Formats: sequence, structure tokens, C-alpha cells
Amino acid sequence: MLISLDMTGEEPLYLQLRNAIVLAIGSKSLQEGEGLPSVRQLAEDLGINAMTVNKAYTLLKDQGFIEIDRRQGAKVMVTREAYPHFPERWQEQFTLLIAEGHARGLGREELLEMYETLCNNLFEKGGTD
Amino acid sequence: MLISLDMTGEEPLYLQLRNAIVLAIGSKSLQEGEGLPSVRQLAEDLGINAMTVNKAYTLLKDQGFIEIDRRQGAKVMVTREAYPHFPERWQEQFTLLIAEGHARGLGREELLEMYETLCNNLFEKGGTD
DNA sequence: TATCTGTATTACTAATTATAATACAGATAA
DNA sequence: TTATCTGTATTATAATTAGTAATACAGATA
Repeated sequence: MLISLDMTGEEPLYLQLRNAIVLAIGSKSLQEGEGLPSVRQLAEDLGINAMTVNKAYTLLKDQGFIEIDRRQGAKVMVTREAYPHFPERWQEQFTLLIAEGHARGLGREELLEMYETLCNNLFEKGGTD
Repeated sequence: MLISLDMTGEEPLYLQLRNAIVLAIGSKSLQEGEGLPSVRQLAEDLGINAMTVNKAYTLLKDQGFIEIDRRQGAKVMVTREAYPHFPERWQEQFTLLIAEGHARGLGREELLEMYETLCNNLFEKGGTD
């Protein structure tokens, strides 16, 4: 899992990190049960503070993407119970993005093509799923 | 265009307003060239401050969804020049949402179904497009 | 002149972001 | 036992941004 952060952009570091990990899980390049680096290790690798990594991990835990064991560290474990807002909140955001694309001139077919292209790009990064 | 804001939620009022208008444009229930209420009028209707409405309008303008004429007020006018970040930024967000859905257990077919359902829901709100 | 536009200014509070230094609890391995 | 890993709680600090609001101004219009 290669993660690079944009230190100059406006997106918070902990969010960039959270998103990178969600992308990795979604593309199966991080698999269920797989362990994540320790907060200190990852912080050192990325050149950021350990508490910033901890913030990302805690967020991922609260959103049901990982579990954290004080002994072994964090590992991928997607659970539905931890995040009951799915799929309602997700659908809202999804609909909003579709609306944005359509408003900007993408027709139904173009939207569908775009969707499929993005899906393919995402899935070919990971394993055979 | 019926807009209702959640005054107690954590989502900022100006963002809720911006999103509601983008949804309306995307579903064609607000059409190209159609005028929006004045900032004061809308602020009064919604029971919020006029500058909050202005912030939403300014954001919509900066993102290329509306044009603002000091004389006539704001009207829907989607332009590509005003927002050169499309489609790159949009694709990133879209991909992230797909990844979230997939990570939470939606397979490729389920994702596609979900996509089509959301599309249909969105488009049937507006006109015949 | 009265009344609409949007908007610039200013203000104020609250929250966010990131970092840092410690310290602690628990587990593990030498 | 000791050293060394985990995560995490605590506290602090600093800079920045967010969010909302009150007010006044400029320009256009009727």
C-alpha cells in the first residue's frame, strides 16, 4: 500500500490518509483481516505526527472499516454495525455526484460510461474480484 | 424549488443550500437560464442570514453552476470555464464513493443496480430529460 | 426618492487541523 | 524482569478556517 500525501493542498492530512485506505480496501489491494502499519510506523514513513495517523485510524474504526486491537494494532475489518448510516448517507452523496455530472453536461449514457470506466480503473488496481 | 434545511445537523447551512440547488439543476427541476430568488428573499424564506445565502450563491458561481448579475440577481448558467477542476476532482470523489460501497460489501452488480436506481430517482424528479 | 439587486466590511464565536510532549495500559518477546 | 512493541488518553499550543451575523455601500431600476 503506497500512500503519498499532499502536504500543501487544502485537504486535511488525516482525511487524505483515511481516503487512501478506503480506496485500498475498496479495490481489494487491502484485504479483509490484513494488518495496517502501527500509528508510529506510518507516521514516521509519511513524515507526519503519530496523532494525525491515530485520528485517521479512529475515523476508519468509527466508520466500520477497521478494527483496532491494542495488542496487534489495526486490521481491516469491515462491519455494518459500526456504521449504521450506510447506505443512506452514501446514497445521498452518490446522488449528489450524479447530479453534478449531469448538471455539467454529461448525459445518461456518458454518465454510465464514466461510471463503468471508474469502476474498472478501481477494480483493476486490486486483486481478481 | 422546495428547499428545507436541517438547522440542527452538522452540515453547514450554506452547503446544504448549495447541494440542494445542484440537485435541482442536475435533475432539471431548475433549468438553464432560470432565475433564483434574491439572497434576501431566500434568506427570509429559509429563516437564515442573507450572507449565508450569498455564500452559497458565490460558491455556486465559483463552481460554474450559476451566474450572478447585480441587477437581475442569480440565474442558472452552467459553464465549464468557471470550474476547470471538472472532471478530475469529480472523478476522484466518484471513485472514492464506489470504493466505499464496494468495501462495504456491494458487488459489481449490486453497485450497478444501485447506480441505476439513484439515477432514476434523480431524473424522475425533474422534467423529461 | 424609494426600493430592489449583490457585496464588501467587520465582527465574533466556535471548531478544525496539526503538532508535540508525555504518560499510561496492556501485551509480547528477549 | 526488562525492554519493547501496540493503541490511546491527556494536555498544550498555534494557526487557520468555518460559520453566521449585522451593517453599510454601490449600482441599477421604477
